[in-house]
Amino acid sequence: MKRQKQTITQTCSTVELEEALKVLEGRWKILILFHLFSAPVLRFSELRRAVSGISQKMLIQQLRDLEKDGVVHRKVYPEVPPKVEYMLTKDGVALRPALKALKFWAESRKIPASVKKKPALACKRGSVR
Amino acid sequence: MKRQKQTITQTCSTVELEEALKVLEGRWKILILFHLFSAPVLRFSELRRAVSGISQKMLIQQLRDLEKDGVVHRKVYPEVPPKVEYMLTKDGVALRPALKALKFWAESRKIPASVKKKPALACKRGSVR
DNA sequence: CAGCATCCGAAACGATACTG
DNA sequence: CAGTATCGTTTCGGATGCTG
Repeated sequence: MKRQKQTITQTCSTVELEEALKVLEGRWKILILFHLFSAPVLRFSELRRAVSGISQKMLIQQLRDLEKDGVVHRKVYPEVPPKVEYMLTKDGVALRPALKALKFWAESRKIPASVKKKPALACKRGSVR
Repeated sequence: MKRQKQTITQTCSTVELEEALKVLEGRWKILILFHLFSAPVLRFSELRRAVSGISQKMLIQQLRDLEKDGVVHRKVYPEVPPKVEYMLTKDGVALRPALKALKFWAESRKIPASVKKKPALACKRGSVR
């Protein structure tokens, strides 16, 4: 997630945008954020289950990135066994409108013109409310 | 941008979201879209100049991806020298709210608590109106 | 002008094993 | 439970050269 080598020729505009976009970059980042929107806090293991398909390594890595970028807060409970909770920071919460719009778009393009009558029951959708 | 190998264990929800997110994935995709929002159509060379720092190869590649995913339309004029114009499809235009929200977030987090009085003049910002 | 082909280094990513 | 460390693979992305 570090891209600070070439690409020096940047115009004034869009640079800040690029910076921000880098925060969300990565296969799992946005997905993780979505789940963090669906609950006030989530433990590591809960996230692991929520973001199905992610490897443990990736989950940690992306969480650390998000933490470093001030989007997610990590709270460690000094217990045995360990307990770590993740939650959105203020900056992270500020992403809600964007993620909501993204989710809306995602859902809208899943219906390929033929409008279904029942939206496929038995499918807990949610996140970002 | 093809990720269809493992990760079979997907829950019903969030799959469609993942699909949609894949469309936007890639270092330049969103940036390209931003520029396509700022003008009705853009020629290849115009995009190349607009998205500063991108290599020709990447621009083509990402444009093809976006085209394949039905977000961008490619119009070829059978002339010599060649002329190709790119524009958003209906599906692409539908991304406007999401990108707007994203841009808003990007800008909001650039001001680190200390509110400036003049927003740095001589800096043409724009895209997504 | 718009683009394709190829080569190559750098990352992102995944699986596995080990730890306090 | 929540990590760290390591290794191997896959993908990404840039540079260069060529084409209609």
